[in-house]
Amino acid sequence: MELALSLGGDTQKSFSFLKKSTNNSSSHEELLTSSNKDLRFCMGLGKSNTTHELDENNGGRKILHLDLLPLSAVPLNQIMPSQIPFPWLSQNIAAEPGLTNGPAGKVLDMNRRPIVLEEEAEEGADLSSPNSNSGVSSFQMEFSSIYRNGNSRSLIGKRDHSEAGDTERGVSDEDENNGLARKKLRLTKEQSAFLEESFKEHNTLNPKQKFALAKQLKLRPRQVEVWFQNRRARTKLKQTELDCEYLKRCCETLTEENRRLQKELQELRALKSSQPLYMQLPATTLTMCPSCERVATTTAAAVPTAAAATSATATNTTLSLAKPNLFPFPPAQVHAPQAAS
DNA sequence: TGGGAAGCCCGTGTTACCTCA
DNA sequence: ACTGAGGTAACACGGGCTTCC
Repeated sequence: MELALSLGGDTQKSFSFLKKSTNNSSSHEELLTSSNKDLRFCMGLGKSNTTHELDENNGGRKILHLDLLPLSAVPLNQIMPSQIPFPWLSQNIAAEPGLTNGPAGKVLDMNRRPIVLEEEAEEGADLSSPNSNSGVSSFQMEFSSIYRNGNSRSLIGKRDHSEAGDTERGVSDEDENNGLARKKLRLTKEQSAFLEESFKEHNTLNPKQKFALAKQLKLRPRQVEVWFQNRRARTKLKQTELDCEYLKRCCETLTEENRRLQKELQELRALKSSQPLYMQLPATTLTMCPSCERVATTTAAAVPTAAAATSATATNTTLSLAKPNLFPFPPAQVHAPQAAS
């Protein structure tokens, strides 16, 4: 099992050996850094003398320890390059944990999960009531429920699916929340900004990153997960739109080029039929760059007959239209083709 | 060692809620 | 006050991958 340190102080040095996670499914033993360069929040798994014990004896699994380096302990201007203040980071904990003020002035409790609390109540766990301002974050609640079970991996998953409201896998929040319809919770600007920052650094999350972000933003891990899923979908949609626009422009360019070449071909044929054989020009390769509209002319070997000249021209037309490298590159990268040697 | 089961995550499509003009 | 459009959080479902037995 991978061991690591969770250190305060010089986190840059302490975690410099860490690498961004690339494998989500096997990342339980990886360490989280929200950024490779500026470690804003660090969570480690390893043998330390703090924290939560996930598992001791299930299937030979080793003990997992989580070390959380609270963001509130780090100066805000070191947390966000943009130095956006995040009130909940340091204030909410002391003031009103779990409560975030939405842009519309609503006070939204993004963090309360009746399912967890009900579970805790059922099992007599010593946790806060849903309405108290005890400072018990959902993160803690999540793990508190996880730690009770031996298999951390499966439990995390079950928790997620339960939160997803998947009727095949679990019971939704709403089902457990007095049957109320799902309430759409608007993320605050600060939360969205922070998620955006995280998304810029890595557009997928491993479980630790998800939990860490959730704790930072005082959201449920499921909310973070959903946000990233939706964000990826939005990115892809936007990229698709851009690609569509580009292909549209390519199509228009090619259509125009085709039109011009057809016209050119007609003119050459007319020229050929109207001129005596000895005046006919040698076959000429004309190629036009669709971006700069420049025509490159290359004179091929002299063609003795009109038929050969027509053939050569037609062939060239075909070649020009077929430009295989036109689509893969943006128009700015399309260069005038090399003249045939 | 191969195969099935279970769990997890992701992509995609959809729904429902919210905001705003 | 009402309404339709747009944005988006949340959900549903299926598939791929990994791990375990």
